[in-house]
Amino acid sequence: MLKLNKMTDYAVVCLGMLSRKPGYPMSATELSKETGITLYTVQKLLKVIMSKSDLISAHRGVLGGYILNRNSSEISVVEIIEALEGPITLTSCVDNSENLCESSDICFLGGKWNKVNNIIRKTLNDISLNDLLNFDNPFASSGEKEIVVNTIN
Amino acid sequence: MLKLNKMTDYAVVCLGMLSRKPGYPMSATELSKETGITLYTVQKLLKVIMSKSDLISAHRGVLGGYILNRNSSEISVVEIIEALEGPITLTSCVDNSENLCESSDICFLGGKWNKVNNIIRKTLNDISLNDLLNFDNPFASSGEKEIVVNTIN
DNA sequence: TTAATTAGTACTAATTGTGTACTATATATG
DNA sequence: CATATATAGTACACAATTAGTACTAATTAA
Repeated sequence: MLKLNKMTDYAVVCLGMLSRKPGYPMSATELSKETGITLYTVQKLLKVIMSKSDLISAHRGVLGGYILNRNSSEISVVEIIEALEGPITLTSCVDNSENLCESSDICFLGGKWNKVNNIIRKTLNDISLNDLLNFDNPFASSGEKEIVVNTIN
Repeated sequence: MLKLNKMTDYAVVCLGMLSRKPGYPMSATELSKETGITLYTVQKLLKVIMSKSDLISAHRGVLGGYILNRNSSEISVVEIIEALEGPITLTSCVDNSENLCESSDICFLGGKWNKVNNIIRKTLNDISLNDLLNFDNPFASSGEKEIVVNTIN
């Protein structure tokens, strides 16, 4: 199914919450209370984000927590998705896929999913966390935000 | 994971094969031999496509088989995907999703995944089966094929 | 020293995906 | 009309992935 993990969805919510207090750490406990996501889940996803990306910084101990490293408008949705789910590979016939297409000798598609994959990735890359937080707010970004649509050829 | 089912991949291969003989039925057995996909799998996916879309017609009995109802350039990748996987819903917070977002009362995203979902769907909708079959062939479609890129706002 | 906090790891249950199998029904052809 | 060839419908077992929970270790501000 063309579907994101719940974890990814939760991550966007948590990172969005972090973006409200730039520079100030929020603990997993705080994030859990603010978002309604269970503490275990928040802890887990923040640990994953820490180990798979440079989106956040962690500070241990009392008054510790996590800080968003960049402005939400500088963070692409793809970065969040790939931190939690690994590289986007629509099918196993895609370049960065680990399991190579086992029937490449007979299949006449010849890696054409690759192009589709790139288009999807590019499309998502053009969407920032900030976009996601402010989609309906016309005053959010400076003027009309336009996502460049990517061509097949 | 943002990934298509193998079935969907197989379906594209089979439908692509059917598009080579417009108007002439190909049986599941033939398709299996031509594509290398196991017979059981071919049978299954064609049955699913039959019941979930109007992409193909079936003819029973000797000399029977399946026929592609439309030209490959008139078939969108989305139709194939949704025939095999159901509607595209990136997260459970998306309109056509069956399981409503259970934390909509606390989540501040307020259905913003919807927009992303629409953009992805639109992008895929602009790609035809024919595009997928001929991505690298400049003589395939009439002139340069351009996919209109979809804006966020 | 203590309480708060992240890091690392591990496990179970639920969900989804994949492949296979069987029986019923339809049909062209000799 | 008998037969071989096809699709239709359904069901199931196994594998892979996801989701949720839990525990222990290491770090740090006060």
